[in-house]
This record gives sequence, C-alpha cells and structure tokens, in this order.
Amino acid sequence: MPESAVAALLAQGQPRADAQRNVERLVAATREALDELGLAVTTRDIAQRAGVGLGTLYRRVPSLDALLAAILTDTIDEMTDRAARALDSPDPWQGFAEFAETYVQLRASSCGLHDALSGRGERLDLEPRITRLQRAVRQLVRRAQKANVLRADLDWRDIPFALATAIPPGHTIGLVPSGDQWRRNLRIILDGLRPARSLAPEGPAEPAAPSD
Amino acid sequence: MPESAVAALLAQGQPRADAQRNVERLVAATREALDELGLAVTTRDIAQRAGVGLGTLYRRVPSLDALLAAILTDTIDEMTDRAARALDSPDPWQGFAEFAETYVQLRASSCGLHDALSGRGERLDLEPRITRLQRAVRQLVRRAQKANVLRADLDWRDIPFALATAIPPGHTIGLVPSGDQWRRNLRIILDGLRPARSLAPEGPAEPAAPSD
DNA sequence: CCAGAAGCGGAACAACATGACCCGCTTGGT
DNA sequence: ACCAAGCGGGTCATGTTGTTCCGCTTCTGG
Repeated sequence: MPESAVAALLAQGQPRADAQRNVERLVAATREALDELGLAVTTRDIAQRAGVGLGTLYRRVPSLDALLAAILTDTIDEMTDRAARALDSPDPWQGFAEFAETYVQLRASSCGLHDALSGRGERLDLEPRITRLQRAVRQLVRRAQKANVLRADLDWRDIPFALATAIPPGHTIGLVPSGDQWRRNLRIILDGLRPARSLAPEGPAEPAAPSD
Repeated sequence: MPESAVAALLAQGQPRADAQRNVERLVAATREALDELGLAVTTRDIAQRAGVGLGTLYRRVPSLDALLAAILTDTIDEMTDRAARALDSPDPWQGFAEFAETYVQLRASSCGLHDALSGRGERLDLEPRITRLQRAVRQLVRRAQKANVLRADLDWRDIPFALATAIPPGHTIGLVPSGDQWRRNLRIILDGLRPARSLAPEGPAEPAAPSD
C-alpha cells in the first residue's frame, strides 16, 4: 500500500531481486544528492552515487523531475506532520520552539528541501503540499501569539521568514559557517521573538503588514 | 586618476564620444543586472540591458569576469568604508546597529554582492577585499561586546552570520517576501543580539565556539 | 562636407552541460 | 542451461554561454 509518493512512483509488479536493490539504491542516492546539491542535481550525479548506469535510472523512473518531486513531497509532508504534532504540546511556546528547531534543522540539512521551500522548485509542482505545511505553521504561530509567548507585534508570516533565515546563505565576509551555525542563529532569533522586549531603542523597522 | 577598480579597468585614451557613452551604459547595465541576477549574469543579459551588441561589450572589457570583479571590488570597498566610519560613532551600539542596517540593506538589494559575500564568487578573486571588510567588522563587533551592549556569549564571528541571515533566501513555505522583509528580520535579530537576555528558558543551543 | 579611422551589432563558433534513449552484453531465477 | 529481464554507459539532441569576427555605420578632424 503505497502511502508515500515515492512508493507510488515506483510501484511495480515483481521485479527481479537485483532490480529491486538498484531501485532502493537509486532512491537513497537521490536523497543524498538532493541534500548536498539541492535542486541542481543531475541524472549523472544520482546514477554515479547509486553506482548504476543511466539506463537503470530511466528504467523505473519516468523523468528526473518526477523522482525529485516524489521525494520532496514526502519530505515536506513529514515536516507538516511534525508541525501538527507540535500542536499537541500543551505549552504553546514549547510547541513552537520545538517545531522551529525541527524546521530549521531539516532545512539546514537538505539543500533540496531548502530550495523547494524557498520557491526554487516551481517546475516540480509542490505548491499543494507546501500550502498544507503553511497552514499548520500558521496555527502553531497564532497559538503562541495568542498565549503571549511570542511577539504579537509581527505579522504571523514574518515568523516563518525569520526562522528560515537561520540557515546561513553560504559563507559570509569570508567566514565559513560550521555545520551547526544554524543552531546559534536560531538561538538569537528565538530570543528576538520572545515578547515584552524593552530593548532595542533606536532599531529600524516599523510594525508589520496587516494580518491575514 | 583611477581611484576605483572600474575606472582602472576601463582606462583608455580618448575614445569617441559615442563610445564613451556606451561604456557608461555598459557599466550601469552590469550593475543593474548584477543586482537582479547575481553572479549568474551573462554577457547577453548585460548587452541587452545596455542596448548594445556583444562586440561593443568586448571592445573595452577583457572578459566578463574582469568586469564583474571590478564592480564588486568597488562595492565591497564602499562597504568597508561604511564600517570604518561606523567606528567613529561615539556610541558602540549605535555604530554597530547603524552598520548592521547598511550591511543588510546593501546585501539585500544586490544579489551580486550577496553572492560574492556568500563565497560564491571564488572565480573573481575577491578574497583580499573581503578580508579587509572582515577586519573592519570585527573591530566594530568587538567594541560593542566590550562595551557590553552586544551579547558577549557569542563568538564575534556569529554576529556577521546572524546579520547576513536577515536576507530572505527566497520564498518560504509558499510565502513571498516583500522588499523590506530584511528590515523586519533584522529587527528581530538585533533584539536577539542585545545582552542581558533573561528569556528563552528552554531554547536549544549551547554557548559558541572559543573566541579567535 | 568628406574621407577614413573608430566603432558597432549580432551571427557564428567552440566548449560544455544535461535530459533522455538505445542496444549489445550480462545475470537472476526457474 | 536457458532466456527474458535487466544493465551500463556511449550517444544524441538541445540549450547555454564566453568569446571572436567581419561587413556595415557613424563620428570627427580638417
């Protein structure tokens, strides 16, 4: 019973044992390559990592984009699940902070997911899945804001942006980010997101856009 | 007296008046294209924007990379000047915050600069200029930390990263950033960078790496 | 006003990248 | 041991991009 998009894509009768093994390798290799290279992966990257030829790749997969879309759909859906589960946490801040960390960690650890959520995967038609995620996050943010554990002087949409930016865009000023740079960025951002800030006297920025 | 890299690159005897006009258009077009398209600009982008042919471009410019490098060198140097000037501000926080805004604004308004500072411009050999900028920023950060107006529990290097991340990486979760999204992100980040935070009880992240 | 040097546009070239296909050989499973 | 299913990777078609070239046009000094 193909629950996942990947399983659905690769549904097949009774392939030979070696063929099955290759498909699994291929999927694993694609995930890896997607993590490292983002949406710029090529068929050759994948085939090489999987240790198979291009012919093998195209035997089971209709096209590169279909494969990428299937994998990313599953990844995004998993993140949506996490957001939904965070809503079960009784403490609104804890639920939010928990998800924030998951969200940033997942994005930071997969360039492919980062690209997709940054709107660079238009050709893959992921919008419906992204919209579901968006709704879940909005609920989480709104709940925390209503409980007054998250700044309410910002539009809810500013929060996903703030979180997303925890991922370093590459080097900076000649400095190379360490693998957990996102963690320290997130710490700063979460601190900045708590309400009742009385500091930052002459900072820039005015209140955000109208809500919803 | 060519003070700027661009002027040096384009130094020439006494070009015909129309040729001079074209060179100016070309430089302006390159700046524009670099802002919008980042380091992915092509010669055709530039020529088209300038309203000239490719031949005209190559008449005065040895190569695309040389042109990009010259323009970015000037831009980075200007930013270094701003950092140096911020050191003149008597108030350490004000100097820092002032520069932070300039820094983020410039980066947000030019994809080319953003790319270069994110380490994507290796082929252009900008490291020496970036190193100068890095030194100026370090001074600014250190001064603010010593004055206890900026969290001292972070390595100074974390601060440029935190600032750089104010620039949205594109869309997020299907949301499209407005042109001044960076301003709201920066606000959150600057708030998170003030010292004496007593909030964020159960947040993740441990203290940063050893300094220097 | 005119000759000729300076300049121009953009077609053409070479190098490369990339998605997709095909076909002769190999191999698993009965 | 047989043979269909499967495989590898050479090959093709296409698109992109930096750069050059050359026939025509436009300035400008006298």
